[in-house]
Amino acid sequence: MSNDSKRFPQYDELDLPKVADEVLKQWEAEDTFGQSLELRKDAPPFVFYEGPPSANGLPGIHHVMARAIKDIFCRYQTQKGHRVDRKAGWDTHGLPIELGVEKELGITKEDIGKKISIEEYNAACKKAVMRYTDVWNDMTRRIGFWLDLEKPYVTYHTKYIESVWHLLKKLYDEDLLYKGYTIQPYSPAAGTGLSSHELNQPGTYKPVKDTSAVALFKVKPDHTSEFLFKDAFGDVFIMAWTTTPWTLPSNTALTVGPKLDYVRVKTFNPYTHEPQTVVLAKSRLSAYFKEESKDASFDEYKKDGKLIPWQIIGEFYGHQLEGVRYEQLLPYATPEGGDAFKVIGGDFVTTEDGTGVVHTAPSFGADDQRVARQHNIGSLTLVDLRGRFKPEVTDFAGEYVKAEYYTEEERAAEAKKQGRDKYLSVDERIAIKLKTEGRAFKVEKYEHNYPHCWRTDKPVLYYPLDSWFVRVTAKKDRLIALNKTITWKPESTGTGRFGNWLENLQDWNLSRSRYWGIPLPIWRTAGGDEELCIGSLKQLKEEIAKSVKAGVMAGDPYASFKADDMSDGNYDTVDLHRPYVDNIVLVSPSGKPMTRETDLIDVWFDSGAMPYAQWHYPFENAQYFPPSPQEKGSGVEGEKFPAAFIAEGVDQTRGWFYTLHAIATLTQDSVAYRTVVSNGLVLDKVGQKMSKRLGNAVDPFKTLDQYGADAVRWYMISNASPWDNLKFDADGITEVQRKFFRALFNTYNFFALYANIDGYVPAHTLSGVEGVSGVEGVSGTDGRTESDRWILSRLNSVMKLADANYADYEPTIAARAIQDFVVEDLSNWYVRLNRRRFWKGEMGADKNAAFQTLHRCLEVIAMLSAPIAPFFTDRLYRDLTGSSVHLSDWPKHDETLIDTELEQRTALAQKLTSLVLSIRKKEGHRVRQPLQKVLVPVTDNTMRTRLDAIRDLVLSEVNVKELVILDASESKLTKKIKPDFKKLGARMGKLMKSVAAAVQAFDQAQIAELEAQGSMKLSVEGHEVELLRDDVEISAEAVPGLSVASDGPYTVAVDITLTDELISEGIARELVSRIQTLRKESGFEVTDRVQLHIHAEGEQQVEQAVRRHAAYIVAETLALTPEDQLLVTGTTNGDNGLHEVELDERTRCLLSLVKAGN
RNA sequence: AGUCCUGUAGCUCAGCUGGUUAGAGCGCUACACUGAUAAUGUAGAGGUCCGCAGUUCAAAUCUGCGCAGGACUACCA
Repeated sequence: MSNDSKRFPQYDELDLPKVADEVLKQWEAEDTFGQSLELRKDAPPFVFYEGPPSANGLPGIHHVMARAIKDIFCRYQTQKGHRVDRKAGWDTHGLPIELGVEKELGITKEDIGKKISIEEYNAACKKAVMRYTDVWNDMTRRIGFWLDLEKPYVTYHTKYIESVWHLLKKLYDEDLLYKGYTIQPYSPAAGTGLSSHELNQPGTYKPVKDTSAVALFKVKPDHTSEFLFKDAFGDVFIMAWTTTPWTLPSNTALTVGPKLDYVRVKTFNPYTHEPQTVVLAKSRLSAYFKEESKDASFDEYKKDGKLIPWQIIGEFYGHQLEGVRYEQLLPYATPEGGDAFKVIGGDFVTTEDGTGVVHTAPSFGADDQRVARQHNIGSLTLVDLRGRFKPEVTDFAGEYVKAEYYTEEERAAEAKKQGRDKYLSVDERIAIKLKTEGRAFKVEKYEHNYPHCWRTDKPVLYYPLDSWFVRVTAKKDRLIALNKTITWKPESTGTGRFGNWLENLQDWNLSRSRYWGIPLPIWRTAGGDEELCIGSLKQLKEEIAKSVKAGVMAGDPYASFKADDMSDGNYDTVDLHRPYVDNIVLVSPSGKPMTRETDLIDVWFDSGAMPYAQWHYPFENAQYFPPSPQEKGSGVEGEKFPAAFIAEGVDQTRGWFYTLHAIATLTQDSVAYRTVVSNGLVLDKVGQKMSKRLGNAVDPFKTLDQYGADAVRWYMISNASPWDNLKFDADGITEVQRKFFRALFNTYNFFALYANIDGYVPAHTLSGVEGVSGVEGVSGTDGRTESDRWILSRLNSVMKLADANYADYEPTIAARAIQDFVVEDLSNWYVRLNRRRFWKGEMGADKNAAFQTLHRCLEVIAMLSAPIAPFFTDRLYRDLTGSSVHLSDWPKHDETLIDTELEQRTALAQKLTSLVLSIRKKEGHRVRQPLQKVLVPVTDNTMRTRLDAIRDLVLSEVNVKELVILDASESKLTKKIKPDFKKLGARMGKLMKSVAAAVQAFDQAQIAELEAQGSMKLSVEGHEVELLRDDVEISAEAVPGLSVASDGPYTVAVDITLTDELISEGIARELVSRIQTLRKESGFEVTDRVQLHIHAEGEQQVEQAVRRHAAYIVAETLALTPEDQLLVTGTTNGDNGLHEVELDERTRCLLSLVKAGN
């Protein structure tokens, strides 16, 4: 409830969700966001990029976190005087959208083009992808994230795609885009390649039992392999293990670890019992040979496969095997494109399992392909796209390589064909074949995890598929060098996870065989010898025109599009998605038709291209970018490039963070962002990842409804650094609400209450007054007390610290400093100590200084907290100053107002106060009972000076009459001595332990001597060492005869003797307290005057107290009763409003209290 | 499997370049306070600083090896 008649609105209760709601409406009504941009329109830009979310899914609580972090720094930079444009964006392409649409329409990929046309399918995608934009926009608004939602960039817009095409062509022209093939996970049953995303679906990896075989590859004797044949026993074989025997016909190489140790072993074949010599890694011996039959007699071998004798007859390094040739194991076909059947070296070879020799089939393994390419080894692909052996593999032609690809019935039919009861897989039959031919060493079932297609539930094959690649490896050095100029928060993500990723860079596989995405703008002739990459719509139209002219195409499907017309209307006439582009056939210079490569590009390229594509660069807005190539990367900034700051989840490290970096490096030779904050995950309260499945996901809207955006944001930011995982616990939000916001709210309400009563008018200007804003004529430091100067000093310290930490992307440190200041310094200390100044007496210099000081503190706190808690602080700031905090200039701290000495001595006052209060507690004297004397022993002059300064403060706070400083030399004191380990340790080194013991054993006389002389010689372990006064801390320990408390170096003693006079005063205070409570309970206003009478009921002490302190009681309680009429003895003479109150356990009296009619 | 992060009181977190009583808030218990009061103060209980080893006069802090949780990348003969 606000009261409009008052200058400063007062509120009954703190309702953060309501405040947020009202402020949001106000922002929308006033377009505060727009104003904040307008205000800074000529200011230097602070460039921020919004990572596009996919509106295909609903936002979760982690998005609140992510968006809050982005908002904080954008707001901070705006307050600091920058123009911060914030364009929203939507990631609209990609597999999750396709899958969602398929689920919705009840179709599968196979149905596309059959049951449903590609046009219809794409239209459905376009619709589906923006389904939740309203929900997203609503959340974005409600958490207070200021973002231009009106003109977002959308990755499916024609302009966006055109910019992407431009980038692709740029890469193409610089030979950074090429066609090759990679081994990719492929589902023969579904007939499609699988993304790693699909492979990482839960339940994809399943334990399966496969037939594994150790095959024997027969070494060919030549000069390279000569050393293997020395004293050979039978033929010489290299042992290699495989869990996929069906790949053995496609074997073209064997890979060994160049640095590993290998041995040659003389033994018998366990199946044919023929003599043989085998080669394997030394550390794998135990897996295949029994220790007990080592060096057993070869003559006595029983040919039963048990206890086969064996003997090591040679040892050598892997690199010695490189180049050794062997006979093809299963000679069904001849490899193409390179050498084959040779031993090569590869770093990836381990000796954890297998034989230390890797059977290498370049068509069916990513490692295999890579190592084969390095050594120019050809490949064999003897399996077709449906997962069946090709005809060349005569024994198994047409058979599925995995038994799982057959249905039950088919398997039974196959078994019949094989003439067996049970179907034997090709793996099993290849193993049998190897056994009979003497080419197997060990065949067994092996259980391991193998990926399955999430859709068909059948095992995946790794299969060579055509792909387009970005040759990022060509720019690896620049990628690494530029990364070193980026500020990563936290740093370890940049150097570690991201840095290592760059060090092990692979070319970027851009191809996706899908429907809903940006088409690759490359057209090729059937033979692939002529090729064209399109970089703009204009160029495309020109090529179409040529094609039409050559009679290849009938007409221009984009005829309505006018090149060079940049209007949205013009661009809306064109759709560059499939299938439209697929229908375009261009003509090559030699006159052959060229069709588009059917691939789409990786959606990561879409989002990585956003710095340019969001502005339709370079077709429009080229002025936003660094002006010339010479200036690129030379520190010259464009208006919109690169970003000063981006932030997303740490899971984007190899996603968006990488694609931005890669594209900027390759096309601009520049970083895309100067600072990146990678925020952690939001987990549930027990540290589990949130998921719908576990039902522990937190609904962001409910959370915002319940607590308000400010509390949620403050909780998230103050609780843990953005990059640490956050264990989200709603109790934590309640705590933030109670502590920080309520303290701030109460402090403001307190200020408003008295400021309104006294008609306080802040002399406020919008131009950002430094220091204290004051009333006309009462300027500057007039009337400022020690505690005013103290809180202003603390305030300026916090301003300095908060500014430095916001600037350094450390919002958590800033938030905690602000919160501590508000809760501890401002609310619990300053306001509590200075309450009287606000409500006692008329407006004067002292009172004005108090108002000024508190007003300034509140106003600055609103500004400092505004980036994190934008709603509540805006309300607070408007209440204080009449304008929006988001249009304010960041307050600059004033170094001259920071007085560390003052801060330290106030800390001392707080410490001493706490000690005295603890003595009161121990002795059972409540604070209202005045005590006579407190004694504080002092050991140095600094402390003495400080004590003098804070004397009054401490005395009034603990309600004691006098403070006595005890000199160190006073004999009553016993002292304690403690070595300063840091100082002494450095000098004493190994002697430290003994020196410390010696010092701690000092008696009072020795301590006194050290204090008097300033130094002392000690003899320790036969060494003479010098001990200086500064090497130790001396503190007073106890004052005999008084009640004492101490903490660290501080000690206080309190004289607890109660005199008659002290007791009287205590009672007077109790009375005042009771009367004040009564005033309040009676519903009187703070300023109401009263008629007061006290019936002591014969209590002598009470009567005496009232007589002695009548003036005090009258003044404190705003009573109009003449002092001598205050005490009413004996009877109750018909007074109305009589209240009995208890002063302590034994004493009670009656009070009558009536509002005075004035 | 690799890379990175985290591990301090029942809970959430501080503890800077190593320095001797390891802190705060919440929660719990007791007492007090009461013109800010769904606030506040004081006191108490509560710790193998994840474990082991090392460096050092001195390790929560530095090094190594593990363990647990998490993220990402890869998936293997």
